[in-house]
Amino acid sequence: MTKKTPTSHGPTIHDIAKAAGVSKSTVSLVLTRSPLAKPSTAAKVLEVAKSLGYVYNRSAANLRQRNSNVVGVIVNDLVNPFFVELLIGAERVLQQSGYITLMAHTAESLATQEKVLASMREQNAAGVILSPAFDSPSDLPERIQEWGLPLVVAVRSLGDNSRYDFVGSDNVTGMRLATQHLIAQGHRRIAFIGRKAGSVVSEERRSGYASALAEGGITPRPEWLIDAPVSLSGGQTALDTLLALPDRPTAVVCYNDLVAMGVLNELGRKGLQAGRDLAVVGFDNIASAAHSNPPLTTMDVTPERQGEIASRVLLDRIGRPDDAPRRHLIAPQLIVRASSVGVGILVRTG
Amino acid sequence: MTKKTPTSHGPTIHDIAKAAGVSKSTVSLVLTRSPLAKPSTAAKVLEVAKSLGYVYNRSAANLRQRNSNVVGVIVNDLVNPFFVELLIGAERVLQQSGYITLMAHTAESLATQEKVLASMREQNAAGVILSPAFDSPSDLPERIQEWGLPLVVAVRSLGDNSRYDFVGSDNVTGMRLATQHLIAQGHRRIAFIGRKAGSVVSEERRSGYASALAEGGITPRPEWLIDAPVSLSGGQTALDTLLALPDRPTAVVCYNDLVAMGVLNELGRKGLQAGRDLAVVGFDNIASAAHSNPPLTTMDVTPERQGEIASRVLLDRIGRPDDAPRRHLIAPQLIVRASSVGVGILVRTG
DNA sequence: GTGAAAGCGCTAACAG
DNA sequence: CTGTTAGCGCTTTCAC
Repeated sequence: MTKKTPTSHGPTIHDIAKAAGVSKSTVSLVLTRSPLAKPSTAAKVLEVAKSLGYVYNRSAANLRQRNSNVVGVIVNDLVNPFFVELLIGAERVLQQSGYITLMAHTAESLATQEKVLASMREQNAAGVILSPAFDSPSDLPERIQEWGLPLVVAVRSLGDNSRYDFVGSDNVTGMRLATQHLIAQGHRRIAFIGRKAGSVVSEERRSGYASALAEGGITPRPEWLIDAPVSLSGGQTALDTLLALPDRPTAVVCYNDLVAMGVLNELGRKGLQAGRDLAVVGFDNIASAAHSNPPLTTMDVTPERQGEIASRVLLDRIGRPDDAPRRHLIAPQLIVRASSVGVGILVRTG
Repeated sequence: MTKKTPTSHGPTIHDIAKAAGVSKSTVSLVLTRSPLAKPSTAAKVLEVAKSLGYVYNRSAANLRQRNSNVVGVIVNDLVNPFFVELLIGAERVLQQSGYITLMAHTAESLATQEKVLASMREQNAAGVILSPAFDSPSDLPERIQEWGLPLVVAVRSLGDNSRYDFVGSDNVTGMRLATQHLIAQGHRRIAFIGRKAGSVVSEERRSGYASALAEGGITPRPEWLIDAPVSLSGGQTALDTLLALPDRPTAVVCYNDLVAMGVLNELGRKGLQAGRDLAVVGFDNIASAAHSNPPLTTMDVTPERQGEIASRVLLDRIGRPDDAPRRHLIAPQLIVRASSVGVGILVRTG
């Protein structure tokens, strides 16, 4: 294995200074691209640095400057492509801005969430984007802010949401539009599959569903609310419940695309067809929603863009810590695909 | 916004030492859980630290110790769940071992790959797990090793693969088994959908396919090799090509599950049924393969476990830099689901 | 523009 | 077991 002898520690600015015949400070100025350095010396220093195989030591710089160029991105569920897309968007912007991403996955565990937050604090992260785990305490954002750690909360809001930066979807409106779409197609018996309790997002989406029914003059029946884990298999089993209902619903809105795709798959397995036998609508517009069978009607909330926005908001917050908190709600757009309209009436395959 | 005055920098071990009536070094020993500290003093120091709201400064420690507790995980394609699962596995193990994950996504761009590698080097990462972007130079592993940066290459091997640690799948054997499964089902016209050129992994999988055909006494026809991007939509369009073939194949092995699921979806859209009209086999066994419609027969290569193994190998490498390089090839397991067997003959829904 | 000197917060010898 | 001392590699006044 070719490898430098581990005892030889690379050159430092001190070595460069000697070799280039200038002082340490000058080298530092050049390296940080300060305008205080004369172009000619800068060129020389850079050349010497390169020839010596110099590697900038960011830990030392960070220690001295009392800051760092890493930002934490903490997500609660990487199994859901929504969060992966958000992560991709966030990471891209951060990378372009010269930051590097400390990624952590809590898998909805509060304990790991605490651990990774503490870790990012010790690491002296420049800031954190947090998509909180289920049942996160409502004072979590304030606690993090008290640490002096710039914070953007994403996806799920927590407690008094006027006191921290937030980026998420307008879930109420989104689910109202989704439900209205089904009503407009003539459906009167519309079920909702999602988590019954717990998450704010669930509450919001269910309330959007409820208000659309009300506006459409439809009296909701309690059995239309089908409780299920928000996953592929959750959607699959929920469909059985739905199909067994007396006065079977003709349409269903799902908490998210994952659930909806579970429903789609299970329909297929039963020889039924989404669109014809049951209208199905999802939420999120994850990439694979356009490629399901049939393609899934859903509410587009541009997950990747949410990640980008979260990063931008965080960078602003880092730059101006005392600005008023901002709230960035994505307005969901209805994307009609075949899963919610009669076969052959396919409106858009996006 | 509640927030500490930004000018007040938290307490240091010096403050703790004063408050606890001991020396800085003692505090340091306690904080690093050294056995050299007397339990009674340790308890006291810890208590003082807590009451002062002390936060350990890892950058300072890292600088002094010339090491760090971050390890880089660089993946080339987060859109493919395979890599997400690998990332999840890697991150979990690293987190448990007290490391924190610097995540980077290259999206197959060599330029960003270079940038993030340089960044991790400046960051003084303890090590790196790299799933290389397409067309990475074959001397990349050596270059990284020359930096003195512990490295594990994952998924795609590069150049002389006996000179660095590698974790990946036995693609040749895997694809041979997949193809043999189809032959055993009585198929004689079996297509392969995948990338024609470029990646090592493609080559390996195609060669496994070819040798299974040979062993089965089947003369391969060139038109059975269908070139396609390895994505859902790649699979979708490839199916059209396949169906248009004279003497249409009765079965197809796909480069990976993503491609296979594209095929499945497109079949459904055409009113055809996987298993009955065309036997379909994937590769990877991503989580959603069990939930597709119909469930997908595939070769399980335990992506999450590959991530875990990669982390373990890296931790070993960090601990013993001069051990001989290790090569960890996962033996793919055939998982038979409905997509490859006549309807009703479903063997296992796993 | 450039140099000298003083730390950032921590750890690692080495004495005691 | 605990204290003293000397840096890790960099940035940043402040003189010149």
